[in-house]
Amino acid sequence: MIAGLVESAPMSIDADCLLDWFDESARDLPWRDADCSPWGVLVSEIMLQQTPVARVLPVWQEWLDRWPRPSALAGESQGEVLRAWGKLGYPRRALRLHAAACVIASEHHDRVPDDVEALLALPGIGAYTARAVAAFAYGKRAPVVDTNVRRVVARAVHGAGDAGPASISRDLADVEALLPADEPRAARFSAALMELGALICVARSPKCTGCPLVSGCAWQRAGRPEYTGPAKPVQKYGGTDRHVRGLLLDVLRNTTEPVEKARLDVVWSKPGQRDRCLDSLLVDGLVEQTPDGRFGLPGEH
DNA sequence: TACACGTGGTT
DNA sequence: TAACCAAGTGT
Repeated sequence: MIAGLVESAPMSIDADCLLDWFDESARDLPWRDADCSPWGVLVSEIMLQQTPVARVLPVWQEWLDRWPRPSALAGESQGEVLRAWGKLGYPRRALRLHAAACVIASEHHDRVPDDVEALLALPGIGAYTARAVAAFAYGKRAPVVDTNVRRVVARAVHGAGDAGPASISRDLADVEALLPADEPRAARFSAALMELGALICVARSPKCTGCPLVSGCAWQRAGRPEYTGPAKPVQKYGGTDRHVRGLLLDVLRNTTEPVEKARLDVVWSKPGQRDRCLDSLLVDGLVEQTPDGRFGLPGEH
């Protein structure tokens, strides 16, 4: 009997416990409704990238009312899409979603693809989102690995305090091994794993007393050790280019007509940084310059 | 692999 | 209050 081996052996996840918990504790989110379209699921997944549910909710509703199908969004101007994106953050997501809608409308008969390969080929859709759409919109069996899932698996299966740096291939294989064989059950299992990470197995102060997996949790078994991996990089914001780009874009979202550069210059006092940011926004296609030299959101003039 | 990319609520 | 955190993607 070698204690070290016993402790380090990865544990599994009790799917029955997890799914029972999900049945009674899952949040009632509109993109989980049985009658929500795959397009609705896709829009939610893009909006939810690095963005809290509470902030997504009203914008998602507005988008689905306004653009119920990919072709509807595809027919809209980029500027109007960026305006409707509002302050969700990372506005390049809005541009990519618009581009994805154009591809879906023109090459997929206005229907969101149901296989991971085709989804991955769409702009703004990566390893996580492709599998999330396949699983949640079409009930497919695919490893859906987001930050919540990585944290839950790190703790419950590997007994670590938290997940280390992401590694797509390793993480996918890791979660694939935990998935139930049955397809619809696997899809529901994926949603449940994410929900557990979002509600119970949270980053700070996990609520272990209410966790359906405590009795089989490797992290509990190991005595809840602290996270020992490499420190996560701290996200600065104040004074960064990201901050300045946000300020510039905010001016343009709130005007209908293109503005003189002077209107943009007032948002930031450092000319060098200000110009560099405006330039990068032009390169990213988030801002467009009119023939007469003014600046506005793209695709409207 | 590491870093840039918005925004705002929570601790 | 500063730091942390939130359903990632593209380069």
